[in-house]
Amino acid sequence: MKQQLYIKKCPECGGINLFWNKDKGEVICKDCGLVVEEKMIDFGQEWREFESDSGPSKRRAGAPMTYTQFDQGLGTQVGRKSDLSGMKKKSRNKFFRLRKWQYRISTAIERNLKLALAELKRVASYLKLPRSVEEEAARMYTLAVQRGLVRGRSMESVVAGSLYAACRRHEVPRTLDEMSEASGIEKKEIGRTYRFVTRELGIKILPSNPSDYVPRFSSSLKLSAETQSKAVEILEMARKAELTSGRGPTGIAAAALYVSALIHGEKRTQREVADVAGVTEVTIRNRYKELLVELDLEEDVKKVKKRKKKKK
DNA sequence: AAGACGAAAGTGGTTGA
DNA sequence: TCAACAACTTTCGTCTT
Repeated sequence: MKQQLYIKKCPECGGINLFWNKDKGEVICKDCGLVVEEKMIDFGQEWREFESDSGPSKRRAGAPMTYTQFDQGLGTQVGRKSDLSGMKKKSRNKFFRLRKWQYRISTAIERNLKLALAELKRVASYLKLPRSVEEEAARMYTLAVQRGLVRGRSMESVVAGSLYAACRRHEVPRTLDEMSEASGIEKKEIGRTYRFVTRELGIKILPSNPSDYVPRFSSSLKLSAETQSKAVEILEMARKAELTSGRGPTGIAAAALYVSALIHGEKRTQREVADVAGVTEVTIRNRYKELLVELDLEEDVKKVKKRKKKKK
């Protein structure tokens, strides 16, 4: 893929130091930490140039293949009547049977896919997910339909489950709560179908990394870039101290962000942090306490407190 | 008065017999 | 299938700023 150029300025601080994180599909302002754009935009050409010596004509080699179209943009049909001329009666019958067969299959599966992919797009854009994730989710859903995994489950829940899985795979995790809000499916149900679909399709998903949540939380709390990267550092240390395993990743991410904000004098209340992370204050407190004890951050926090007193 | 802290009881999900 | 279990939540009283 081509290197992207961003000519935009950061709407927050006017800086031009924008950084495109390709994997996460986020554009982050390095000056103020604002997530400028969460949707991945590809300005590159989606066609290839085959005859470069024959001038600048940019010919498209067919539509780009995509899973977000119900037939992947490559529809075929068993031929039309006009193809029949000159056929014998027998093969003619076969021909009609084929058509009928294809028609039945396609109406069942394709109608479902059309509907489902529309829903998928809706939810994906609501959550501002990068295009690549949408693609991945669509691919999963298509596979799920083909293997009849949707039977007995609502189409919407499988869509939500696929999206959730795709997010995790691309390291842009959304919480089950967010997914639930966007899709209108119960959290429980999404979790269930998510597990079911990934198991049946043999998709492996690593436990999500807390630091993947940091940029998003940080952005909605309007924290500086330093605070954000400090939070990631803290998380890294926490991981080494084996404080992260078995815990909810959002809770840890929230706590790290809380401490980091405290140290950088950008204090947010536990309530505020808890809200954007979708956990309670209590959880933040517990994680926060652990972080302080295990990582010798107490000194840092105390320093900040002292500084405050001096100012007074 | 608001925020931080901690204890205690309750909830939903996982695990292992 | 059930009970034990860990993580997290809810609730509430107390302390701190």
